[in-house]
Amino acid sequence: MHKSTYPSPSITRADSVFTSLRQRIVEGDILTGSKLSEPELAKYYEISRSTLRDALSRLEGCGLLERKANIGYRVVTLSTEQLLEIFRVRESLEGMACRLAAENMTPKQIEDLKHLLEVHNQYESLQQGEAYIQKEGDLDFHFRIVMGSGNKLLIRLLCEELYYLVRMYRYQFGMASPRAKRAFSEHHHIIQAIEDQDGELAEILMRRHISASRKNVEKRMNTL
Amino acid sequence: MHKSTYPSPSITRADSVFTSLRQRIVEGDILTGSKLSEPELAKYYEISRSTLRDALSRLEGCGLLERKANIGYRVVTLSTEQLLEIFRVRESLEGMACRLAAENMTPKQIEDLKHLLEVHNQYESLQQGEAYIQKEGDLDFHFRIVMGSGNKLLIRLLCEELYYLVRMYRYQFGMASPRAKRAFSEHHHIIQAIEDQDGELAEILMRRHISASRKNVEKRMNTL
DNA sequence: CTTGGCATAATTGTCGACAGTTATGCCTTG
DNA sequence: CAAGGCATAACTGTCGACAATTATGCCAAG
Repeated sequence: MHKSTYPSPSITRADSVFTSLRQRIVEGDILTGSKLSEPELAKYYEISRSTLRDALSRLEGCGLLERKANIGYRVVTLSTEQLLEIFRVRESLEGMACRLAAENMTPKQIEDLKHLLEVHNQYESLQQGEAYIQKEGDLDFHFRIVMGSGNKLLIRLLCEELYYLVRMYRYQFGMASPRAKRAFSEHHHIIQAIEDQDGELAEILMRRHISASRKNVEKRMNTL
Repeated sequence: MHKSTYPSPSITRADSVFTSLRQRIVEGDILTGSKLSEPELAKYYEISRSTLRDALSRLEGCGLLERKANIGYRVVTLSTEQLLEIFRVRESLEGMACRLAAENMTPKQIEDLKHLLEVHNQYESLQQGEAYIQKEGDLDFHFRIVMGSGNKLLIRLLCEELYYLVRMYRYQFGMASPRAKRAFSEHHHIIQAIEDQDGELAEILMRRHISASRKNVEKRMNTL
């Protein structure tokens, strides 16, 4: 191991396992609601239970695991009710993030965001399929706006916690969106408001954008 | 505080230490920004480092501690910028919570809330001093509205994470509020909107209520 | 006197083992 | 055959020790 002159990544075993487990949970490789066996996982990763527990406790902090004393860790169970709860929280938090982004984003950040949307637009017009790109792209769009808010607390809550839950739902619930084209249009309007530094409008548009997704889910839920 | 006599508390050593440390950090007994020595703390509580680290990792999940690999845990540093960030997040989250509370709170919950406000009002009119009661009372008011929203994610984010940070700031920054009387009036208006099941108005009033506090802090900050 | 490096000390990361609690499954009993 | 209890097994909580990394302080060189 050589020393990096810069800050030093200082990666630890628990870090790697944390990242690996997070991905496996998000992508459904580890089943929703299933109980995690510490001895089994520790053996799988060839680490001790102490190190594993370090990783698990961090995953609990992200809201991906639940823990009961003397029982153990479980992957959170995905329910439609909880999905709707997430939409409510996203509506309020991302609305605020969008308002702050309109006030704080640099011209370069805005330009990058517009470019991102064009790339997505090309994918969209070229082939309607591959909703995967659209879905990840959508979250990428939201991700950048949150980063543009400059509010570290917002960034932590959304980018380091909620978005992993959102991705988990998208992976496991499918969520083929019939709103793709409309969502694109909404994204463009949002960027315009940000470019105009109209924080109030930017917040309203973002809230409508997320609220529309929620209502879409509610509708499909009622027809089943 | 009621105890659920049901399943079995199943309290663990790490739980107790977690709760104790949380209180000590919030109340400033453990200084802001200070580094926590694991051997020292483990000795203080007469537990092993493993158990202590379990508690510490949970405190990190609450946003009260920060951790760097191979360096250790620190108590988060309180800055005016971070306080303003918290206000922004509270404004959006509690606004949404208030909207949902207006739609979901039961008549009994609303009656209890009104009674709580009357009790606070009596304290206020009897003796202007003891802002402590006012401050804790204020948070109690907000706490109940969040609980009344019925959104478990909102409850977790606000009641189990952000509110401890808020209490930490209030303990250590003092924050004698010249807004006491006005805040009371605003609380009454909010309850009225909730009672009328006017979610839209309830959200607007709560956002204004928190926004006013933020601006008050910004003003005092600029005059220093 | 200041600065840089090196040896030492202290702290965090990781490990394996034991203790206490919970789950499993057989056996008894009605 | 069903239900309950008891012994066993498995798992989580806790502990102390070792390894790897970081901080400390002395010493030498300029």
